[in-house]
Amino acid sequence: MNNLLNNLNKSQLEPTLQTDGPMIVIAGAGSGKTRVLTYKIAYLMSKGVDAFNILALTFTNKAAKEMKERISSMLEDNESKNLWIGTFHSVFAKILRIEADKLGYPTNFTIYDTQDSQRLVSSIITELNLDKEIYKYKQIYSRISSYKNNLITVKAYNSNNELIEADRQARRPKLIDIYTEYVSRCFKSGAMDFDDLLLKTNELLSRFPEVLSKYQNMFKYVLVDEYQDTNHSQYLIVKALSDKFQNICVVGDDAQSIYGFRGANINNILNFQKDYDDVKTFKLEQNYRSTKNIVKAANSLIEKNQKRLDKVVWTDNSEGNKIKVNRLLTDGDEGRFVASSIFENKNSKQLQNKDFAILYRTNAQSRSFEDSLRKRNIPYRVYGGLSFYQRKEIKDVLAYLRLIINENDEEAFKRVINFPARGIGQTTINKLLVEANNLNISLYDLCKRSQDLQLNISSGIKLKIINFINLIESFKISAKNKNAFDIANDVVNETGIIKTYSSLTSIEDQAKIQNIEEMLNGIKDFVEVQREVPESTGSISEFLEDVALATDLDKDDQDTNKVALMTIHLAKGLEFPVVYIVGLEENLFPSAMNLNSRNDLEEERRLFYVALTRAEKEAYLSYALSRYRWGKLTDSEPSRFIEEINEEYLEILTSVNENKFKPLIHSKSSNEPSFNKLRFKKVTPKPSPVGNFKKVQRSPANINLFDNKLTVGNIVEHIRFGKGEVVNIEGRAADIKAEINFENGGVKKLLLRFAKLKIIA
DNA sequence: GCTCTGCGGTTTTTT
DNA sequence: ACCGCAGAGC
Repeated sequence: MNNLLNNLNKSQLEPTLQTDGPMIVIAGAGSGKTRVLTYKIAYLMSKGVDAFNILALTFTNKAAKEMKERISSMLEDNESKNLWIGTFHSVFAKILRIEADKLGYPTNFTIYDTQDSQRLVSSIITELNLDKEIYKYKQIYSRISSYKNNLITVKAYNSNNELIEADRQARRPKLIDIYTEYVSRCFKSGAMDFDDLLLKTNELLSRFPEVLSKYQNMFKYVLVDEYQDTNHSQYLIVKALSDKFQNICVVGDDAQSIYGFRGANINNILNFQKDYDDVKTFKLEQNYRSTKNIVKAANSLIEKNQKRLDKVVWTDNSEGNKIKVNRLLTDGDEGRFVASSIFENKNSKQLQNKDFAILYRTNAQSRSFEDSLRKRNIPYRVYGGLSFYQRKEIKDVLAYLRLIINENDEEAFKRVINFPARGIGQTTINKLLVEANNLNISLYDLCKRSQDLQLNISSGIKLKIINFINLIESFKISAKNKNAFDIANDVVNETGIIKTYSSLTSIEDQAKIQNIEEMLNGIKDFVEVQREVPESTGSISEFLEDVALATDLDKDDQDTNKVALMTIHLAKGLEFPVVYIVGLEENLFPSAMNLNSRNDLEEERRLFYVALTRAEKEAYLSYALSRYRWGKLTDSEPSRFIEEINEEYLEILTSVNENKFKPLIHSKSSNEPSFNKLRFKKVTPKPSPVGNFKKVQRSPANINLFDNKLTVGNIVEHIRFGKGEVVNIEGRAADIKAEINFENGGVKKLLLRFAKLKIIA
């Protein structure tokens, strides 16, 4: 261990060795804060602290996993597997399962994702006959979420006249009715939403002193990463758990607080010193990640924020190149510029695909980069967006699994009662809903007893309902001695899901079958992996828990050498040699939603700071003068953030009239008019002359695919359909489709991602 | 009850 | 530009 500690610099070593008492580490970007946390935990363990007594809360599952692996490689024993490391949500979900009965929940409670929650809210608004224009389900859901994150329960709301009055003023007096019904329906369904995982933990710890005491004694050491992004609910949990021993170590960077929109409270970190007695404060200010130029540029930007802790980030790294700023005509040009720059950099600097990241403000921006990267045969991976587990066909299968585990799960029930179609329509479901509410039982219970009950439903439909219940019941019985994979396999086959999609011919339906198969493979892997884990059975419930709290970042890709495309939020904590920050335009970044208050704007600025500080060697900024938004070409102004960086760290690459998608790295910029002059020169964004943009490349015949260099005219062979000629290629990204005229099957459209085609000629 | 079509919201970020 | 949903017609 002592040898290992030599790997730390002086300011990293101090907080690492400070084991006891409350402490805060203010850590600048790239200053090695994860390193400190990791070494600190290893150090504690080497001093004899039991792994079971250490709780470390991270921001992502991936960070937790990596930390655990690093600790286990540092220590010789295998104790680290007993550490409590994970995200707030996953750690407390685990604890809540253990203590569920105390709160009246089943151990197998379901975790509702955002979609489940929003559907329930929407359904309640309809049931209560409220005006959908006034009560917009997404808005209502986000209000409920923010109440929960601030521990405003239904009861607390009702005794708070200010809140009641505020919602009355906002002409939404019935909000509390929705909230009340929502909470009660979740409870009846044996379901917790994301916010409940924190709220119910608070309830558990405050209502049951013996439980609080148990976990206080268990978690003698509490460490929290990314403390700047904790919300009130999380803050209270940390405070309660660490109250007895006061061995609390929080690490974070106020300059990187970017989750205000989901209730993160930057004051948690700003006020930490006031919350505990004798707080030891440490600062990590030396950046090991980026060049001097990038660090200084980022500093010059973040200085514009008023709300900051006193800290100066510096680096010993080389000076590095200036940050390149590029102006393009359209978003399409921006895509082409980035792709050609990556292509150029790969050649000239011996870099690999994985050394590059393209960071944007909104998920919708990924498209132009996907298009241009694909044209240049540069492999990439898009993170975030609609994740695999949110796709309809996947959620439907998961809903069956959820129902098998927890029959009261209302949202799961409603998803599959009539999928695949079995003649139980909305009218019937509405009747069931009303009746279930009257009798105060779950939909499933009601259906189970439907033969004995006086329901206004025809006997034919009653029979269909009973058949459905019997189907689920039979799954429940076989689930007792089958693993997650076998059950899931039974579900997709015996419910008729596969049959339903197979009988449909569209590309989309083909893709759905493939997705379901991909999920089955995923479950198989999961079962295999769990086999190695002690105390794990590879059951459906374990799988569902894994899925509910997994994010796109968590699943690893075997082929990792790809350019990364993601939002800046997702990029937090990551680093790349070359970073492209794109779409730097007013109303996009900063987002139009956040221009109205100083606070919001400061959060946008921190977001930009996070983006910049991801870069190790090179950073590129770009913006387009016009881009497609809402399907229409709209003009845009360069982002104020570009100007806020001290000019001496920037290199303005091009003016509008230059060639925009040839490599720009070597273009002379010294004679360019200064950026500020450019900014206010209003240039009419005329659509790019079509001829210049090599329309040729767009022609299907020339599209190259990553693996499959397939072009129109190729003769291919397909396992099922036999030989055929490619007559057209269309689509983008993962959805590239080929239209193929098969000798004995006619013309079919196939998704190349899945269709295993052999090129014969 | 099912299927098709047209309309409306979407694009701020996520556990 | 795209997706999901509501309403109309079958």
